[in-house]
Amino acid sequence: MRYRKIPDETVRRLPVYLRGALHLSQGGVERTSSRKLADLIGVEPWQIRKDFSYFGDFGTRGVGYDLRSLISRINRILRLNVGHKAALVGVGNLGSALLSFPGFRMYGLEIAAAFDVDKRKVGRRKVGVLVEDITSLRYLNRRGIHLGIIAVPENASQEVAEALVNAGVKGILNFAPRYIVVSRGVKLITIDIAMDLACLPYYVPAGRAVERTGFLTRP
Amino acid sequence: MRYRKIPDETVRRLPVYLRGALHLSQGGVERTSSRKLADLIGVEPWQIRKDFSYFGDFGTRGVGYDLRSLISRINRILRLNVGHKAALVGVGNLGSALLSFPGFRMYGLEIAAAFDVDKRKVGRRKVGVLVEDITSLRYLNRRGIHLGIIAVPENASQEVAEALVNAGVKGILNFAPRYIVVSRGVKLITIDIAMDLACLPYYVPAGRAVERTGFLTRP
DNA sequence: GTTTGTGAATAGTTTCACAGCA
DNA sequence: TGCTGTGAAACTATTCACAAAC
Repeated sequence: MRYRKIPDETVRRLPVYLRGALHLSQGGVERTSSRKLADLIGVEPWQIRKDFSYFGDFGTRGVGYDLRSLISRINRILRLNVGHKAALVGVGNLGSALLSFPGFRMYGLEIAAAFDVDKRKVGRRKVGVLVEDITSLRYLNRRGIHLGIIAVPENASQEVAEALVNAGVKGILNFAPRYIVVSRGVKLITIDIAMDLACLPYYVPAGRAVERTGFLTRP
Repeated sequence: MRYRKIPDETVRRLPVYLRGALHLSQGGVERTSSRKLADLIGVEPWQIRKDFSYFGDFGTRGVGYDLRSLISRINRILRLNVGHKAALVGVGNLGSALLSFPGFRMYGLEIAAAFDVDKRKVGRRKVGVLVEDITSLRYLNRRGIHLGIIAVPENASQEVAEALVNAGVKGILNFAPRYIVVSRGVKLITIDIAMDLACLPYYVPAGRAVERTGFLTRP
């Protein structure tokens, strides 16, 4: 089933598969099956097989998946086989947390530049990265930077997005809780932390009723 | 179209509609239409009307939506009409950023307790919240806390999730990049920051070739 | 005229069941 | 036998088009 439109949901799951595969591989395992990988990451085996099938044959029937080739394959699909540099805009609380966030490295991602409007921050280093003045946010692609991360207050986010696009950025991860318009050809993904937390009460049984099986130790 | 299963995607969008409505309302506007709200938040008008239709009649034909009643309606659906307190576990870089994150308040959400294993942090205040020892994470529901936020390293995340559930938490927002098992009746939402960033290069045209609309043909 | 609310049509995603290969 | 790869079926979500209400 090659050469069909790849579902977005499939693309979203690939990094999860990759992390699972890396985890197994670092534990010394050389081969896995859709069942084992699925149990590890919390999906169903046929989901994994179906997702892989959009890109061709990944494994060997009766045997499973060779982890080295699986990892290399997913890395290539996601274009993570070459490292990527990102520019962070906004070195406040969230931005600083992102600078020291350990999770990017496994995907070959690195925050290689940081920008802020606050003159007191500019010129200093944060987690080894020099904080530059936001007005010098230009020509990022000449510096090999194609990704941007927006961690500024929402009222500045559209402006920052435009500056990033003008500087040559082609993909943006946005943490500002606001609708942002970018030109076609630029991919924007928004993470809205408060929105996700705001969904939780909907799913939570009301009041003090209904406790259920599980880890609960009743007082 | 009342009384049908509400799509998860609809629930996910409600906080976005709520934010848009609050934004307009705070700007002094009293009434809006699906078109205006849609333009503000970046969706299509029929999406909004369809989503609302799962919960009954929200507006007046030919007129639009009264913002006060719209806000109150969505707040009630999401159970945000009463405030919710959350317990934060892990007061590292990310946890500290969440403590000073301004976006929760508009949804009536508040981080009311914070826990960490690090003895040097315990007893101190961060953004007005006392950091408690993680071993005292108990009986949160007696303190009126029903939500938990996990901001600890991934290897501790499952353990922390179980502690939160044992303490009576019914909804968890998890930032640890790992599959976590919780008992039925507990809602878990995971935000995987690195995973989202890792998706971006896939959508970014490769190398220095081909700008413009062209999403490349698959290799 | 305007704008909502919604069945019906379309599109997208997940799940199944099993053929095909080691 | 064991496990993958994949059409087909089932399910879920989005988009359309228009009647109904103001």
